[in-house]
Amino acid sequence: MSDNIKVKSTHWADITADKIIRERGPKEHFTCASGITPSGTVHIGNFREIISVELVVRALRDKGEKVRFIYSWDDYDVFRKVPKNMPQQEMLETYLRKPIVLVPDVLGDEESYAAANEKALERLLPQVGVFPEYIYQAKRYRNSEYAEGIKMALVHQDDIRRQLNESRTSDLAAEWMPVSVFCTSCDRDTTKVTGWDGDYGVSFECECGHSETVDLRKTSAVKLPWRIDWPMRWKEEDVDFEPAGKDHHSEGGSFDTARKTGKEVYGHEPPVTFQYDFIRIKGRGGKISSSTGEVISLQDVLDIYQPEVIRYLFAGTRPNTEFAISFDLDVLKIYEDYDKCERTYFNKPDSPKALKKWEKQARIYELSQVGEVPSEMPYQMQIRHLCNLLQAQSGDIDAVIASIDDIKPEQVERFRQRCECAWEWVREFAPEDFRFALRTMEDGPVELDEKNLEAIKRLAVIVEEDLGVLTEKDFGTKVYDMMKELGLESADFFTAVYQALISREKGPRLINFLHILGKEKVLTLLKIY
RNA sequence: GGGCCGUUAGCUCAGCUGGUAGAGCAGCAGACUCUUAAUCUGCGGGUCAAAGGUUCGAACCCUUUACGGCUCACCA
Repeated sequence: MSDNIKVKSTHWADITADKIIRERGPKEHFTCASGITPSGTVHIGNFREIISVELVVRALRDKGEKVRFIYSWDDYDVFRKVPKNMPQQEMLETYLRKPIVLVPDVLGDEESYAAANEKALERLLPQVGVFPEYIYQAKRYRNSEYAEGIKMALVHQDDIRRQLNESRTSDLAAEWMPVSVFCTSCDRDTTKVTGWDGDYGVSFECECGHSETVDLRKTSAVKLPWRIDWPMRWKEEDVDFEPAGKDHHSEGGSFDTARKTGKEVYGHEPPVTFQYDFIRIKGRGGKISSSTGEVISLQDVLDIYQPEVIRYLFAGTRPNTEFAISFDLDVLKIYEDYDKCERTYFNKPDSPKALKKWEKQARIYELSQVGEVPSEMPYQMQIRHLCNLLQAQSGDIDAVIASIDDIKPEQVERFRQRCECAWEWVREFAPEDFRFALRTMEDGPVELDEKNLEAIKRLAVIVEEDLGVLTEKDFGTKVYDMMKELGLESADFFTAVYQALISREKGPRLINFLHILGKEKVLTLLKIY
């Protein structure tokens, strides 16, 4: 955080942090929570919650507060549907109604299906600067760590039934109990609770024929349904802040009933919260839902966006606003926006009016950084130019970096990351017009009419003598003069050159393009004429 | 049916704790012997959905209305 303490930040993360301190403080430390059910590949929509909490955590810490950032893996939830993007569908189906922690991993050799989805995300989060403390709910439940919380729900079952009924169309049955049971024989939740002894004993019978009375302090079978589980854990961890998607935030939605249950049953004031909106995907097939079809994961986004730029997208957009993560040409614009924000940060204005704008941008920039804010501005190169450079070098990133003479050693790592993203984007998502590949010697010469053939030959001479010697502008003039001398139309001539170099009718702006390629590469291809 | 969000330039949006309406793109004009969604310079462009209220002052706060979207009332 910069030293402008006198100015109050208007960034949403700072405003939320202020609210948390105001409503929950002062405290020795604040607890900020996030979490999901790893019932399939964790997608970029789920990531919005994690990163939103992280940004608030950072804002709190910047204000000097101590923060515990917990991430709950709800891996004791039921395996309800087989996601379409998973292999071995039939085998997975045999595990329906069991807790996902018992479903085998079909993608690798992790301990379970749940663990596979969990690890896939946990491995990536450090790259984007997110370091929560993970809590595995299956472990908690199976160790009977929530015995008291579950008992509390049973003791207050009439209150809970009333709370839930307030927002239900049809009332819960009189014999309904606020617990669900995984059968100790078949592991499925196809059970019915048949009794409670007023203490720790819960009886159930299962569709498989098994029936039993278990002790909450010893069993791994009993868990709380979501709407009760949530407030129980607020109490357990003393949660001060937890956002949720809009599906939870309607009246009668789970936050609404959890708020009542938390207050009346568990004696915990509901945490500060906000609603975050969904994110869309643009320029790429696939839905965002984890239960249907193709899924866009954090890894997919990291493939084309640098970590800072991903954080920038989320930090720069208010959480309750829907926005799209683009894979199409917008990618270029996003990078340009980020670079502009970066230049702004390192170029603080003097006038008070400009300063106000600067502060907003600067705060977004700070929050976008994975670690510390760089002390010096990172090396910038227009993303379009970089895409051309990469293609000219056929994706050889080392060659691209070597060709830049004004980059400092400490700037290389970040720039290399950008190269990797840009190259991935060019190959996978750039429009056809944008892409090119140099011809090789093996391709041989292309057919040209007499005039163009002559022009190519003379271009080779000019390149030999002057490329890299004259300025780009003077070099260009010389090329154009030659073209005019031969009485060639520019469109015609350009086409011939592009044909000779990249087998296409069009390409990057020619003069600049020749400079990017360099004398050696150009001559190799022109000298065969 | 309830709740939440939105409605600002031709388009996409920013403007957020009330203080003279902004950006990008598109458009128009000019420049670059030039070609990617070319680039650079300049210009025009808005009753801030509507009506009322609070205020010295409202795009912003309050009330009502219209239109659009999402969501809950199964499960998580």
